[in-house]
Amino acid sequence: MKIATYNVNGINGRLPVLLRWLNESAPDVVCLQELKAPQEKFPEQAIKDAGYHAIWHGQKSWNGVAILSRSGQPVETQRGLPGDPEDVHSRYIEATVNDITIGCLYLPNGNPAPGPKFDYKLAWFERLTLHAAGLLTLKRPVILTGDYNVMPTEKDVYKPEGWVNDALFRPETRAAFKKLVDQGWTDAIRKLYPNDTIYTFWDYFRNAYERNAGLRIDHFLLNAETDRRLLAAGVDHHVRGWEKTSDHAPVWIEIKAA
DNA sequence: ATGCCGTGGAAACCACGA
Repeated sequence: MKIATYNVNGINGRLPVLLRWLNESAPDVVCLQELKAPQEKFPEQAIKDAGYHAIWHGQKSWNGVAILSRSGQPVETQRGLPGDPEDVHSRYIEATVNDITIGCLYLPNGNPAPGPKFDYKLAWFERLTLHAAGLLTLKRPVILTGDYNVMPTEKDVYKPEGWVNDALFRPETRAAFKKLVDQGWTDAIRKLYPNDTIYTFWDYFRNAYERNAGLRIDHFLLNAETDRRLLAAGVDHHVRGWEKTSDHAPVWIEIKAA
């Protein structure tokens, strides 16, 4: 079973690229972030025609997350991250698909830091960590994936010294990610490729992709049951080189059947 | 080192992203 995450940066503007990649890669389940579309503007028919059921949480202009599945309808278990009724951002959706619980998240960017946006990021991280602790009590495979907006270590940044004051790499941010992982999650890419340079995002300018000036910020966190079944993981790096592409590349894992 | 690019929505620029 292949499960992928992809920050599309606008699902309607990105639809041809998304459909091309779905056709080429044929993932069973896909978590999407940054739909940048209100609920009623999600391209439901095109996704259905591509062979996928979908649930999504849209928002006008910003954010927005979705879970696609071609192996059974996703059964929604959570919409929006618990813990703050004032938070109206569409950044979290969760579903069970074929007895696997999958949380799809778009963690706040947090820049400029310090400031209210950075405070929001860290608060959101705390709420995610609290919710994740609950997920770890489930006796089934659980996956938390999406755009974490965190480079966990210096290996995950093309030029670490240039990013130390950035909200994606500040010590508080890395500490928050570590605290989450230390609950008992496995970073799938780092488990399989502990020392490789692997990026999932390249800026649109300064020829970042051509220079491989990238960041690893899209992650798969697995509970023990999923970790036990992990077969492979990777980044569809070449998709970042397509015309009219997102600034993120799709990331995926393969797990064996129960 | 830097939104230099890209997207969406409103308005012919602005907010936001990482």
